[in-house]
Amino acid sequence: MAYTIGEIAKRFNISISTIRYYDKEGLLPNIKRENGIRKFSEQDVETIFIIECLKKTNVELKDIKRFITMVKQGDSTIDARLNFFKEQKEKTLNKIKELKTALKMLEYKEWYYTKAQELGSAKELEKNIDLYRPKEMKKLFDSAHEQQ
Amino acid sequence: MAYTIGEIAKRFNISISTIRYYDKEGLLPNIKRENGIRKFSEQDVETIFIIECLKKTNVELKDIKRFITMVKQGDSTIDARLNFFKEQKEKTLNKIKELKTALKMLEYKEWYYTKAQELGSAKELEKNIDLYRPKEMKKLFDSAHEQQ
DNA sequence: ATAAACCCTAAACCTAACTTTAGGTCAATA
DNA sequence: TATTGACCTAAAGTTAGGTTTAGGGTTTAT
Repeated sequence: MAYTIGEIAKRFNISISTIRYYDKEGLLPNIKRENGIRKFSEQDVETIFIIECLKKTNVELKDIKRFITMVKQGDSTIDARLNFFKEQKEKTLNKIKELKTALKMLEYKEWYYTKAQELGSAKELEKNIDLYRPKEMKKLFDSAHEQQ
Repeated sequence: MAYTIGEIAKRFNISISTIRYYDKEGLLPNIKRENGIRKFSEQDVETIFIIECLKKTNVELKDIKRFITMVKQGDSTIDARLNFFKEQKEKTLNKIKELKTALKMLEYKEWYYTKAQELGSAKELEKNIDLYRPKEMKKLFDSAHEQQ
C-alpha cells in the first residue's frame, strides 16, 4: 500500500504544494521514491496525521520538526519526546480554557445584540443596560472581563 | 480617566508598537490626542479588550476591523453585528472540539512514551503494543484517529 | 542644563507558512 | 500523434501581523 502525493492531499485536505513544502523542510523523512515520484507508506500517513494534529494545537513547524528529528534519533530521545507531549498537553489545556473565557464574551455579545435588535437601538440598550440585562448576563459580562 | 499608550501596553501585556499598529490599521477609532499624544478612555480600553478576546479566538485583524467599522456605523448594522458574533461563537465551539480531539492524541502519546520509558525502548513497545496497551488507551488512539 | 523617561511618525524590515511560476518528465487516452 | 493529467524541481512571490530603525518632541529629576 503506497499512496501518491495527490491521494494524500485529498485524504488530509491539504494542498500538494504544502506536502512538498513539508518534505523540503524535513518533516517527512524516509519517504520512498520510484523514478523520482514520492510513494507514501502507512507510516508516512501516520506521520502526516500527527503533523496535522500538532498544527491544530498551534505547534510551529520548526517544533514539529524537532520532534520528527527526535523520533529518527531513537531511544535516547524518549524522555525528551515524553516532555514534548506533556508540555503540548498543558498548552492545549490552557488554550481550551482561554477559548472558554473568550466564549463568555461572545455569548454576552450575542445576548447584547439580540436585545439591541429587539429595541431597534444599541444606544437605547446602553442607556438603561441594568434595566434590560438579566442577572446571569451581568455575571457573564463580568466573568469574561475577570481574567486580565 | 485617560490612559497613556504605555499604561495600556502594560495592562494588556502587548507591546506599544502593536497598539500603534492597531491604531494605524483603523482598529482603534476615536482615540483622543493631547498635543499629539494618545489618551485612551474607558471606552477605548473596552475596545482593546474585545480585540484581545477576538484575537484569542483567531479572528483576523481585517475581520475585527470590519466589526469596529460596523459599530461606528450605528444601528443599521445591528443585525450584521449579531451575525458576526453568532458565527464567531460557532467557530469557537468548533475550535474547542478540534482541540479536544487533538488532546486525545497528546494523551495517547503521553501514555506511549511513559511506557516506552519504562521499557527503555520504543521498538520493544511497538513490537507487542497490544500486550502493553490497556483497552482504554486503544480506544483513545482509535478515537483520535476517527475524525478524518 | 543635561540626561532619563516618556511620547510621536514614516518607512523599512522580519518571520512563518505557504503558493505561484516556469520549466520539464512520463503514461494513458482520443 | 497530440493532448491531457499526474508527477517533479528551484526559485520567486505573497500575506498576516507585527517589530525595528531613524529621527524628533516634551517633561521631570539631578
